[in-house]
Amino acid sequence: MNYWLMKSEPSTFGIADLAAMPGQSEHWDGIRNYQARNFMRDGMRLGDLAFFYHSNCPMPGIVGIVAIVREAYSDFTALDPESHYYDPKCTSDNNRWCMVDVKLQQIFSRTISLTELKPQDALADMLTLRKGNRLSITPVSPTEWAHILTMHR
DNA sequence: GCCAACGTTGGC
DNA sequence: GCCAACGTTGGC
Repeated sequence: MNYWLMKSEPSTFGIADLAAMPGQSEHWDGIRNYQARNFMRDGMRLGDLAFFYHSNCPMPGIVGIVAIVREAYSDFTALDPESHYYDPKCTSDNNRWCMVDVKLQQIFSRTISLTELKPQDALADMLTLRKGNRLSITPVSPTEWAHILTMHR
């Protein structure tokens, strides 16, 4: 069982949007970074849990938890010329991008903000908190996961 | 809106 | 294989 952190811009797709989906489940499309893709494709397994992180917004931070309910498969938005995530180098036979399906588990009663996360000694090694890190999917250690869970109560 | 940090592209 | 130019991310 692995833990992750997945970023999304609430103006594009926030946790409230996920809550509004049928079954509170949706595919996580648009990953166009190889490192993030590799984490998703090679690391994410059914039943893994991930923090839902709101980025590029007034209060960036962790807003809830999702579960991985389908492992990596072809990200069809890469093949759709109408899509914002269209990648002309991809074909249905050779699509380098993939996505997973996530399902909402919990919405926190408040945002655990980035400013709150940063000074935590227990999170000093957390990938997302490193300066300049822009990866939209990163692993979270069990220790970090447990520590963050204590923070929202 | 600014800009630092980083990834990708493409000429050579 | 190098690296300059460019594009994107995301905090502030």
